[in-house]
Amino acid sequence: MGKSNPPFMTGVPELLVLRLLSQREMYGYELVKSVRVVTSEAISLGEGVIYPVLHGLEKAGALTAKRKPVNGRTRVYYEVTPLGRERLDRLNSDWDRISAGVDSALGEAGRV
Amino acid sequence: MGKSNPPFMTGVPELLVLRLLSQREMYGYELVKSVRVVTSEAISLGEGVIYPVLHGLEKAGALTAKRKPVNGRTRVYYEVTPLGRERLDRLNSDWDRISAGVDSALGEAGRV
DNA sequence: ATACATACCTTGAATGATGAGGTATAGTGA
DNA sequence: TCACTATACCTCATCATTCAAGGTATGTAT
Repeated sequence: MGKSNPPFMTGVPELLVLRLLSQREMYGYELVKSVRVVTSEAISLGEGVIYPVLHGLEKAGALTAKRKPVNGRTRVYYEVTPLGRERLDRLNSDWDRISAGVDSALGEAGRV
Repeated sequence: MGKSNPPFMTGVPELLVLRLLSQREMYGYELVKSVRVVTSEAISLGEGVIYPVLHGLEKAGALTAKRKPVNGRTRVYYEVTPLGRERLDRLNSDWDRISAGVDSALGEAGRV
């Protein structure tokens, strides 16, 4: 029941969601699967993470939602707004800064 | 006052502290400065972050404290225990997994 | 009928980084 | 003497965030 903030995950769901949606519009359930794929199974986000992030970003004006009926079921597709792109840019440089800093501290040399 | 967990920082203080102390024993105030140096100014941790982390790790048995008087002032030096090394190993692989996952998702190619 | 995948959702709990504040001593310069 | 800075320790409240677990409902396949 209710875990806590696991190491290194803060901000990651938001970054991944914005990144994926910046490439093409997707719906929540699709994002859950996609995250696993694009991270090579390294990161797995449950629906309890994805949906709140989606709603938060929509409320913040970073995403717009569009309901589409597909095969009798309803899907909610999300699209990134210009404001969302700015947010993604900011998160991207945050990530670059932090991960470079940590890697530097860990003394890691080159990567492929 | 009192912000929240900024993006990508969760777990980072603990990782950096354990990493630095695994190389040589240090005291809190020294760690504050060192973190800035080893991360190339990319990451800066205040005393309000460092000291609680130190106390938490000591309570968890990952560190041992040793008071040393230096020039009339008292310094508290911390040393990593075997349990602390295990913890560092775990954090290290967590970091590797997450950062590899994110970088993979961001489609980043090679780094120097 | 039964089971599974799809697809949406909310909730409680626990955590942990942060800035601001507090104490005290040593050294520096005017 | 006075003021200021650096050293060195510490605590506290805030607040956003991740997560597991639960819930609803439809489509598809066996």
